[in-house]
Amino acid sequence: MSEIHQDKKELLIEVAERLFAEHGFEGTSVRLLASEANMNIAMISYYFGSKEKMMEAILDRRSALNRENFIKISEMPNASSWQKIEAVIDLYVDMMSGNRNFHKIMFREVALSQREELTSKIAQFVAGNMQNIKKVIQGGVDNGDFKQVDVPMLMSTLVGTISQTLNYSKLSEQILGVYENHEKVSETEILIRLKMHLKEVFRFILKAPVPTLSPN
Amino acid sequence: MSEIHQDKKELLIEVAERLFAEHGFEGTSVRLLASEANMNIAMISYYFGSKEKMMEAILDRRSALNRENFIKISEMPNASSWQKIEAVIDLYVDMMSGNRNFHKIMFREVALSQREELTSKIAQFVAGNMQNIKKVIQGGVDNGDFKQVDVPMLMSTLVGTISQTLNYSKLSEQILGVYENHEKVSETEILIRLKMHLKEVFRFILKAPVPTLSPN
DNA sequence: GGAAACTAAACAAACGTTTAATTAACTTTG
DNA sequence: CAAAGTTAATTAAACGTTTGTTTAGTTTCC
Repeated sequence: MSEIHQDKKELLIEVAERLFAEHGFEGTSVRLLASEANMNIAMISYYFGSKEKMMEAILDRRSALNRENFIKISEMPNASSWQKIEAVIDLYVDMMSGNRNFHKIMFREVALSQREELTSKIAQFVAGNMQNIKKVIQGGVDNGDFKQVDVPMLMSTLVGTISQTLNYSKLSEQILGVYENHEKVSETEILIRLKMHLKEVFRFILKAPVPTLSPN
Repeated sequence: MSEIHQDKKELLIEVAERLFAEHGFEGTSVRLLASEANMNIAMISYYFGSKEKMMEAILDRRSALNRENFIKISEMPNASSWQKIEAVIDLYVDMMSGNRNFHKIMFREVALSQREELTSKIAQFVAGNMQNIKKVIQGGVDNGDFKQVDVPMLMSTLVGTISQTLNYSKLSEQILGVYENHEKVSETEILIRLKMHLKEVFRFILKAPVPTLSPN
């Protein structure tokens, strides 16, 4: 494969990621895709074999990038358990908001679970990330910094809260507008609030003593 | 409109809700839809005008049912603030797991934001629910039971955690299997853990004092 | 007998993929 | 070192399906 080949293939993947996120997999025609990338429709089959194989290429690309990011955190030997958790939260928020298109696609793909090959790849991807986060939490539990917790549920809260906030950010002006008496809420402000909120949740769950429940 | 008319219309909506959740809006053809409901394809246009208007009918139906459920909670005058919060958490988990198909559809529709009419309706729906929950939380804040909190973020955690848990439940055997050393985790057990986890998060956020952060 | 419910068939448009032909790029050879 | 040969890249056009919707007609019901 030549350089040009790789460049065009890469361009197709990038355009496809954007379009699949915007219109969904079934909602994106190969004709629109090719036209947005200034290419012939036949190139998609030529490079990837099919539209579906192309989707898998998108996932493979992001999985590789994701792996690199996690290695950085695992290489923080001098950081405290809590500092690592904060790094994980920041990383997740930044990754999911930075690659919003990809995460939109992935979430929809999981919810559909139609394309077997793809769903299985995503499951592996998610499981890998959970293992990485578990290591960080378990490290804190082992040296007594953290309480014993339901890690998968905490993971759901991490990913779910971010994904919810991002996916509803387009509606947020409408929703938060109605909700918070029409204050305008900027994108960056939302991300800051999101990180603060998540760190608070994690701090309570991992470190705080159980609050007493007076009957009020 | 006769009784029969209503029955068939209702049946179409039910079948559509299932199929749209399984295969997505674009992924569900009117032919499959009609065949699953044992009807002629023309009936969809006849009853609803178009495939898209049919989607709106699904939302309208669920919105009405949802409203009824919330009224029940607002009619708990003798319950404490915390009991109301627990009722809200139980209601949300039960509603979203019970009407999983509908919530799948809604989530995907928001993420796409393609069909203007529909997206706007969903925004109103979500904003309405947020207002209801805010009332419950605000009530607790006003009488000193709860701390002042970032309600929209807490909402994101509530809905996001549930949605994440439910959407990944199909993958959960694979993911949790890898994760928790191949223990089998049943659906009902997951829902119980989910409710417990959410109540813990809410209890900490709404009631607990801020934990001190020793540098470990 | 007139209105509503329902049907089979046809509609044009759009879909993903393949084909067969052409252009570009690189290798081998005289 | 250029010409011939070979492979890869790219194209326009056509492939057969499938799509959502409409039409024009038939059945059912009051």
